[in-house]
Amino acid sequence: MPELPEVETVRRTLKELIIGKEIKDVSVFWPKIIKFPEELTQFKDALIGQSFIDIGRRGKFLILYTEGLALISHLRMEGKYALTQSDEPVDKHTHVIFHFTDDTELRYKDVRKFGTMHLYKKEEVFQYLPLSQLGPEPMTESFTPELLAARFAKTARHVKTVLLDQKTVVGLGNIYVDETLFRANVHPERAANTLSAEEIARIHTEINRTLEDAVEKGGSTIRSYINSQGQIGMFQLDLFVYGRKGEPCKICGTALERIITGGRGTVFCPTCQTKE
DNA sequence: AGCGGGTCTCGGTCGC
DNA sequence: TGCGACCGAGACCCGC
Repeated sequence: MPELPEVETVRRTLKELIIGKEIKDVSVFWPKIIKFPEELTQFKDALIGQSFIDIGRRGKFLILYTEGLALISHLRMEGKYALTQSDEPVDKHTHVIFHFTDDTELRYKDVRKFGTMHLYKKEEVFQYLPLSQLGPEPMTESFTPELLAARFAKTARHVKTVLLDQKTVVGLGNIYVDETLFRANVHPERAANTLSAEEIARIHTEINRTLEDAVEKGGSTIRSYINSQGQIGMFQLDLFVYGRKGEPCKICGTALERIITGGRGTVFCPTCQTKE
């Protein structure tokens, strides 16, 4: 389940593999993955002859740049990229292939078929969905405690739900939001507009720290995540709560509890994260 | 055999 | 009553 740390790791590992490669042809076996342009031939024709020159990231979105174009790719839960020789057999979960002129190819695999791609002109990439409505990027100066406080003040929704909303801050998914709230000692079902300035400051700090730690460890491999060079992440070993229902809290020993918050499975420590 | 995962779309509701 | 803002539910998939 790639969240910011996993996507950042894919960005770094994929960049090593494809920068400078020229696209000879594009195959699409599951057209629904391509959300824009609507015509598949436009998607292919625009890319053929282009070379990848850089890979960026905005929240959980990868942005593969050519000279004039920006290909936005969201991996959702199971999306993966791999560079292979063109004569290797194609498995049934490969849905898009970028064929390069050197007889290698970039394959997009996705068991769930949930991933998405949008192709825009480079200068327009942030003007349209899915990148136009996103909140600040964590671990940068644009993400301040004041911004977080202003967002929290406007709603009584559960703090976990607000943090999962990519308009609040980008990059958190179900794993890192639970980890952040545990580290900040805040119960996931606290109403956002009841949080103290101190609690908000802790949440702000722990969002950055948790994501930084996870990027440094190459992300978390929970089910199937691997980076673009086939390596697993290591941060799953450092998780405090995610996937640990019933196990003892690493801080106080209390059995961790699992609840459903905003329709999402949520694990927390009833001792370290009190509701009031 | 029904759940889980992230984001967009849709339609309903709230507040001015 | 009208309108925008907000919010929750549903849709998309398929391996376990």
